[in-house]
Amino acid sequence: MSTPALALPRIARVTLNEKAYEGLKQALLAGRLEPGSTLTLRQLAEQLGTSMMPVREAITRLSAEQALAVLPNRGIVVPELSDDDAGDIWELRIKLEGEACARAARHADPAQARHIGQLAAAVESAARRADLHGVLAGNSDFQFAIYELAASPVMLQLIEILRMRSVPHCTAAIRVLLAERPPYYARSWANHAAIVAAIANGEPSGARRAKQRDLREFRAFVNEVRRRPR
Amino acid sequence: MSTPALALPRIARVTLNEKAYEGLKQALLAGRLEPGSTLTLRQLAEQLGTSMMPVREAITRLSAEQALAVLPNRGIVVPELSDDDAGDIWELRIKLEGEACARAARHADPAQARHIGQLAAAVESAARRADLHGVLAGNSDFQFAIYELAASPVMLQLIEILRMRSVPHCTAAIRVLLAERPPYYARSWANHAAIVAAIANGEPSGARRAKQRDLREFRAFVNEVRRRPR
DNA sequence: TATAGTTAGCTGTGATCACAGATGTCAATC
DNA sequence: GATTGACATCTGTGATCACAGCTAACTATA
Repeated sequence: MSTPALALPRIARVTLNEKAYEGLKQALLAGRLEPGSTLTLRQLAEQLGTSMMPVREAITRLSAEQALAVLPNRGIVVPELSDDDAGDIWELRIKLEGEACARAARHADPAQARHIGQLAAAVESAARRADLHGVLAGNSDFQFAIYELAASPVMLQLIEILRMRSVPHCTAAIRVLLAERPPYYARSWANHAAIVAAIANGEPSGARRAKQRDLREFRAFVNEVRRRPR
Repeated sequence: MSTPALALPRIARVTLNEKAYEGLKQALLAGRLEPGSTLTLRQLAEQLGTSMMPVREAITRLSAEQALAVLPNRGIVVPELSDDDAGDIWELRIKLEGEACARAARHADPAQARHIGQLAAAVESAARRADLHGVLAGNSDFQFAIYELAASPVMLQLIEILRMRSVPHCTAAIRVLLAERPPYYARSWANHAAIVAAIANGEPSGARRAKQRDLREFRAFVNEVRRRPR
């Protein structure tokens, strides 16, 4: 034992395919990709300044998670959800994200709760500016900040998988939300406030209820928009 | 409209990397790989009779799902679970697999219920022969037959992800189970029977309770074995 | 004999190339 | 003028190669 335990920071070995994966995942979670959008490996490789190799591994992963679909010899597409799959995913989101909010309420300290509140306020302010991109990104930040507090990496992973499929399914509805400000527009902020309050007060079941109410109402709104004739 | 809608069966395009992935996934779910086992890309490629290419994409996917871990320049290993991660995964398994059993009880018809019962009997008979491999494979068949009945592809996907990490963590305990036949040995078959009965009688909440009891008791047994000095 | 330094042999990662399959354009045909 | 067929082009897939990093065995040193 000659070395005095320098405790050097572990060198993170980040491969290019991980970077590519992370970039595409964030794009999906933030709603920057809409169902039907098409991509190609060569395109993405050029954008990232790499060869096709890392990109295709990222795409393989995402298509395994069904966040993207590979059309043989025809490119990559952000998939549309069937009604069955959409319903299935909503049910699981309600279950898991509700649970995550409950755990967050159990673990959050006052500083963390305050931070969550600020993120919620940021979403609302982006909405007032009708800034679609800002709302989507802010929402993602707000929600995942809560799920981080749940201190369950495995649950976080599952929620990410569900949301990568769910978020693109919802962006069209959010666009309508910002343009038309229908009844759900106000309810949404009320639900966010209830979640923030329950977390601040350490009320797990209240947080779960508020989150689940928010998701159910949002689902209803998304379905309503989707049923409209184009 | 000249073609009379032949409704030709869709040609399933199965790529080599999918086959490699599927093979490794089944090996993990059936408990044929134990924590600490090491693999290499070139080894696997030779076994499969392909180049490294399809194998590495399969490994990339599995390491993304944390079912395998890639040690840079040192091969691939079936990871050990930390206590935190193991606890995390158990909680989610209890939640999701319980829910899946409830849904199976809601949907199963008598023929399907009978089939589930046969699979449970097969596990028990393999156990009487102390056939580790048979128990592991049979158990996997039994459980996934139930989860198929839940008719929720998304839930099935999440359960697979959790089990790929959880099963290797448990094989050592199952080996002890077959060798020593401790108290849990009998309880286990009673729990299986309760699950089968609840599904046959269409009792969702009974099926959930029985499954969750089984998982909790199994977790306790696994932890007990792990705490033993080697 | 014990230890430090070197080297040879592995590993996964990334780049490049060859190829089969799908698509859409465009000309030849009825 | 509508329909069919061929062809050029673009796609993901798989193979092969080059490379840097880590190990472990080996050798030279004290």
